[in-house]
Amino acid sequence: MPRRRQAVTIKHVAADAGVSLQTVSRVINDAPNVRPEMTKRVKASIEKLGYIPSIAAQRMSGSRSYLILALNDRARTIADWQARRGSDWVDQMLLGGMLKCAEHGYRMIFELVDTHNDHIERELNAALVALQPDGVILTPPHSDNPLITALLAKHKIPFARIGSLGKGGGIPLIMGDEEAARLATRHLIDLGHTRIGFIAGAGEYALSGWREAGWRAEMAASGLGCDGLCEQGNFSYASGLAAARALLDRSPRATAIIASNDEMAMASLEVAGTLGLQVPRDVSVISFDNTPMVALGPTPLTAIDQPIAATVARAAELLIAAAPGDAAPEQPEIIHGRLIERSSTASAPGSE
Amino acid sequence: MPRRRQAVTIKHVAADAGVSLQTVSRVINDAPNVRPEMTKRVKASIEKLGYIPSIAAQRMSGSRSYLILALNDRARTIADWQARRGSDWVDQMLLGGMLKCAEHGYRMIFELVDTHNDHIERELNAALVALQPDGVILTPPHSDNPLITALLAKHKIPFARIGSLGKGGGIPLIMGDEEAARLATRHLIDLGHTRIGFIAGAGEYALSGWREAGWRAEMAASGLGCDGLCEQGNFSYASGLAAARALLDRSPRATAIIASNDEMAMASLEVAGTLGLQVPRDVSVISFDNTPMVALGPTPLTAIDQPIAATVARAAELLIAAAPGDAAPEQPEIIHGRLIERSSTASAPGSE
DNA sequence: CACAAAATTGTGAACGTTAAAATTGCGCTT
DNA sequence: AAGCGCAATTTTAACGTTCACAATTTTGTG
Repeated sequence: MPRRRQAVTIKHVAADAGVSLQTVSRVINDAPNVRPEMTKRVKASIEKLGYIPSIAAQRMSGSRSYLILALNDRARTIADWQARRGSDWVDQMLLGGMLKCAEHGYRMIFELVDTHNDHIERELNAALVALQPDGVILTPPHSDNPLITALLAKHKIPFARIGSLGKGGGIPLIMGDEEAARLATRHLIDLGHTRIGFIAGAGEYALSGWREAGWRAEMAASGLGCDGLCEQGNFSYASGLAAARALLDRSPRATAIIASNDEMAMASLEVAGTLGLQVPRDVSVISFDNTPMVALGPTPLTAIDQPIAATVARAAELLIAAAPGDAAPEQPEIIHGRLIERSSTASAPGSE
Repeated sequence: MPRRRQAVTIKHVAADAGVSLQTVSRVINDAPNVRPEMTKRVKASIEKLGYIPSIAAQRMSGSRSYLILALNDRARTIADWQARRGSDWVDQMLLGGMLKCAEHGYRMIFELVDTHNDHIERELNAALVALQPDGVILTPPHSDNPLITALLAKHKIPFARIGSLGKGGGIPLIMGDEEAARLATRHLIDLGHTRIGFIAGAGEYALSGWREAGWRAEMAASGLGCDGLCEQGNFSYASGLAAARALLDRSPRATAIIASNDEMAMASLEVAGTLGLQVPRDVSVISFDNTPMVALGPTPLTAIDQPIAATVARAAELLIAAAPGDAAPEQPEIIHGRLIERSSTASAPGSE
């Protein structure tokens, strides 16, 4: 196999501009102590020749690889896909991260890593050594995996942990679940609702607790009780059916439901239909996550956006700015979700 | 910024095994002329030290970068995402491509490229020079973009063109749309349907034509007529409503509908509902693409799968095997989609 | 104006790997 | 037993960039 050469290298630029390689390198890297005139001349040559540095060579020689590695759980991605769950988690990660990386001349590499087998350490280690990324973005459930964080710490590679609180090193970022739940609750209270039901998510996910806590806090802040208004679900459609039925069959029944994810919200819609209740005239529904499914169908759902793209973008930004030795922040940075109003919420029946 | 060193290099392995660097390199690359005993010894050292080659160094020195670049249209990805269209195109590409690449020790890098501005050539060129991928996977609408194919040819990088016929260089792969349409039509005919309506897709997409041709061919093969059974749509929900209404308002009305994509199929479901027709008792519906939305809701749709994952996987496989100078195949390889039966199809009313 | 300090530019080595060329060792023929 | 051919292995030279440091030029100061 013949050796493959690069068409235009730093050498050509240096020759064209009549300077040394190092000076060109300085210009490329915005290093200090280069006269403006020289900078201009070199940049002109770069432009003229269409020079683009080889990231392989940059990595070989220097300290940076200009790569950010984003990890996602393979098992979950495959499960979502096969179950046709309609999550746009991956799309959002890609868009948010890539555009931000591109802004800074970096590239984001997306990798699916298995959580559920012993190969995890081996696999990730292979990726780290082979690619030598300048930063790694972790998403749940990897964010809290001590094997992974320890490995990254060992390699001294800065990393961001999305959806996870402080401890564990790296830069923590969370998507303000509690606050978002308060936002949803507040919205319903402002519409005159007082019996606002809540369908909780599976207990093994930290965000289930955060969302429920937000609902309770806002209810309490308005002097409203939560008794008999909280049903346990597990994020599945079936669990949503049971929970919604419990909330709507009761007397007096809830006039609004906040579901901890979109599937359970869709299930609530179906239950309302079978009970002869109209949404939003008789019952309002708000869901969490705002995956694509919620906007389809005859009653598009009002939902709390999960700002994945924004969070990944912010993570990339922080990693690009971070130096390998930097100390991790104590407090997680909160990325705020928005309430997106569609057709499933209206004033409480009887109010106004 | 300090120079970052690799923990275990080929040097350490060579020392440990008591051979030269080059011999280790040969073992890594499965090169010929290495004694089995030597291979075994070197492999043991690699295992023992946990050595993993740096792809940056491999690219620097050798001819391969072990990277496959997959391009997707940024505009479309963003549009799909913002419109919450629920396409899992990206997930499928990632899964199909990455797993296959991983099998061969390659890595897939996913890149979003803009079609709609002048930067396209510049952007892609930057990616090609910076990353030096061993192969590129193009998806529509890039597959037929002469700017892109010319650039790839100039760089002598093998590429695969998905969803596109022969001309244009590179390896063409298509997802048997015509054949899939015949499959769907045949399925309905086997269920006793004779008045099978078809909702065509937007004319500017080649696959719209292929799908319609498949329906017409299979109808003709069974001696069934198509008159008054084909309505023009444009892939939007609204166009689906109009087309379905035309097919179902007519007398005698169609007893089955094949829609050229999922959105128009969902619209057909809604039209059936408003006309008081039950699916599948009174009308059967089959859709194309099998995006996540079709499995949700009270009537999960029977659909033709678009085998994106399989196609991308196959493309990756072919590119990894291809040498930079290889001639492009004349005929596109066809990846077959499957018919996935759900609840929207049943025997024709009155039959059996 | 001489001299130190600072700013700017250049030089050589190194990064980790593979291609290409050179060397060694072995079996086989004559 | 000398010589040939081939397989196996080693040696040398890149690949394109940045780092560390040396050399040079400019600026500032008494």
